[in-house]
Amino acid sequence: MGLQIFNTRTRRVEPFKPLDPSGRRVGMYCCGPTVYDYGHIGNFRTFVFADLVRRYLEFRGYEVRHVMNITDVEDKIIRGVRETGLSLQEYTSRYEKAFWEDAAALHLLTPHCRPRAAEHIGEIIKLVQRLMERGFAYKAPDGSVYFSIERYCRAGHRYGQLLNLDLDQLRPGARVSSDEYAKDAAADFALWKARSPEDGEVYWESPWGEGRPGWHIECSAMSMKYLGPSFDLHLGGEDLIFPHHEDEIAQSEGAELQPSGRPFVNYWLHGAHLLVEGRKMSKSLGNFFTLRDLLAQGFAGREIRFLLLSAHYRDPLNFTLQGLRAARGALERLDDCLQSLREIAGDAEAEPQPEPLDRFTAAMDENLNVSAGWAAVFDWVREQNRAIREGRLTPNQAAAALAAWRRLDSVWGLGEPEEKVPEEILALARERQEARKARDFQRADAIREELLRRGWRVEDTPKGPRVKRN
RNA sequence: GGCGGAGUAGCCAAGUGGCAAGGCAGGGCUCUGCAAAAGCCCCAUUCGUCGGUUCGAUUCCGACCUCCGCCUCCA
Repeated sequence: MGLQIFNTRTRRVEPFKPLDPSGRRVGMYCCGPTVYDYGHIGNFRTFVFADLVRRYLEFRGYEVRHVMNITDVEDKIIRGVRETGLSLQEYTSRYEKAFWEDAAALHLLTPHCRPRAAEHIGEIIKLVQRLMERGFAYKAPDGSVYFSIERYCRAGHRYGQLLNLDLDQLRPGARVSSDEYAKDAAADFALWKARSPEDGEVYWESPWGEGRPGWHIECSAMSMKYLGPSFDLHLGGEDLIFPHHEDEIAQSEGAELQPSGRPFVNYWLHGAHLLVEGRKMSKSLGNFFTLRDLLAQGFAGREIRFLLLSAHYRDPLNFTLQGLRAARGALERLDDCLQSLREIAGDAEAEPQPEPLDRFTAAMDENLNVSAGWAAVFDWVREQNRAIREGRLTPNQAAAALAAWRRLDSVWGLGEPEEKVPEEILALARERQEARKARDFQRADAIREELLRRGWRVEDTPKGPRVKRN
């Protein structure tokens, strides 16, 4: 039994099978950030989810090619450019850099390919041209190019693959900009937007005049460029199902580059949103957290990652600071166990224990059931602790346990605690240990108090004292 | 209004037609110079509410309540 995964396209949990005839290589595209601001914790839930998918596929022996786009042309970006007076590149590179810093703090594996929309205008124009040739796109009086859903459907394509759609029911949005009136039908969407005065210097030449790409087209152009016209996995937040991903399918399948019978994307995976303190995260409610806010409050990236991996990806996750503190506690338990195992194992090397891996794999194969996966981990931790306490763990056994953990952590991506203990703290700890040996407990306790004042806690173990951040 | 997701202990969160995993927090004990950590034990007669099907439902069906998402550029 291999990995089973929920596919939004079929609305079912189904076995994962790569398109690659050898069954090894997997193409995976994840909608990346729009770089107009610092990423918030909700954004990162989705990226941690995508990272988990990639890591688990690799754990399962697949060779994954992971592509994540950077959206660096878009309404909010253009507004930012206008307001700051920076160039497009200056403006977006600042936030893109911040994004990759945040991604590293959360231990996200770097995608193999990170294309920027603004650097793929040529590919985008070519794709729009092809859609024009196929008769699925039209130039409107305002100079923009739109995708005609009606013509696409008349040609035998299906619009509405990811959700039940009643196009007549589509309620017009509150904002109706002038170009909306230029479309043939309300549901048609822009492939190319004619340059407007607000765009300032953000525009490119095209066969239809100056302008910029529509929102969805970059993902079609770049995913097909780097993964081919038909690939395995496409992921994103659930809010992207419509219209973004639906339109992406229309553009990509409208280009008709896929081998016959093959869809643009085989498996669509969508992550549920995050709630904060039980409510939708919003700036006006004051429950809006960027990742940087949390790091600045002293939470470690791995603690945040742990919390984001504590709920199933298709369920809403309620993010709270209390939850983050609970994550810290759970991680500490795990870290302590691993530290003890390391002390016992010494230099010993061994093959991984099979047991925790089997249980973990069985859990994760079932649509990435992380909760059952964690249960496997913590039951295993209890077993190891018991063996350690009873002194019945040989260095080889400890090494085998650690090897198993390394396999598990190739998926969890927690790594080791990042904090280095400063030399003066270690010196105090040594001093206290000397006092203890001399049975000068008053002095030992005084030093412990001093360490606590400095924010460090000391624990005496059979292998000597351990110092931990309080 | 349409479509979709969710409601399980103080908090987070699995799961199953037959008497409810795991984590955090809390309580007791053991160990420890004292602590901490760890170990052992305890901590939901109950799974949003009300009906129905069934020998038996948290799990299936129906209604209702609440929350969340999408319905044109929000992960």
